[in-house]
Amino acid sequence: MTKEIPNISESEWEVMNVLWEKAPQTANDVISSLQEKIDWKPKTVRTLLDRLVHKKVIGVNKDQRVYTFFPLYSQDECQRAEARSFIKRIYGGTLKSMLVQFVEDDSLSETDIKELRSILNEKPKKK
Amino acid sequence: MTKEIPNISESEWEVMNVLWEKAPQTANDVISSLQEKIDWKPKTVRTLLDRLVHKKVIGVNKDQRVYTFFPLYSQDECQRAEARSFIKRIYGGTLKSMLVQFVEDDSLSETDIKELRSILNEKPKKK
DNA sequence: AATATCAGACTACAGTTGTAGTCAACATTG
DNA sequence: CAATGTTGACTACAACTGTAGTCTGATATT
Repeated sequence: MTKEIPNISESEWEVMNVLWEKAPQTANDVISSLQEKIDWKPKTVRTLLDRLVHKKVIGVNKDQRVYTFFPLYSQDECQRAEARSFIKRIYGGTLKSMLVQFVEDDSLSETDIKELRSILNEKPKKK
Repeated sequence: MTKEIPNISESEWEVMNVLWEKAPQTANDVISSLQEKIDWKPKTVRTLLDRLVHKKVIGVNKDQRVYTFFPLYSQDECQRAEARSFIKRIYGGTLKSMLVQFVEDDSLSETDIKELRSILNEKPKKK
């Protein structure tokens, strides 16, 4: 049964992304990773971690003195959930209309298009 | 110069979608359209319209006694803006990784894939 | 042991969002 | 014209977000 994935806010996604790269990690690990790309105070990251725990999106291991955090959902399932709702809201539900837009636009180079094409071709037989 | 498009919240998108279908429209027009798909009180829609005006995402014509509202940005530019930030946040920036996920998944039928393929093929020479 | 340090717990605080409600002015109707 | 209804203006209010800060007890340091 597909459990409801709680909403993950924009900032929280940044945190999740580092936890998906490697887990478990201590708050400090996460803080360091983020410091390279975002200008947040350590306490800010801490708050985000706490909130994610509270929302049950990540778990905490309190065995050690310094806690470690780890995701409770795979990146894949979270991405799918977000993508579904995003496409529904913004493009009326079909990935197609989104792709059309990208193709019509110049946002895709010839190379991109070639890549996409080959991805589509690799689609293996149905399960 | 590409002006910054203000953030449009989830509920606000619903309103925008009806305004993009047809504009200008009075608050009542919008309320009627929405009532078919969403269970909101009229006042709720009103608030969303007001907020969108305040955010300068839509404009108001006050010539008549009953105001009419109209978008200040095209659906296309708003979609692009959302898509860009979405893909960046969720998929690390590339449409490709998103498409890969959809293809690997069973979320795309054979037919969908065919359609997407032909969309990619139709890509005409550059502007 | 006294002290400086650090992690975790709790608190802060304004802006955004979802979801309306109240009030006042003008219009419509009997 | 008086009662009523319709519109727009303003208000409400809690949850969620972004972005931290303080307090407290356990640790590491001298």
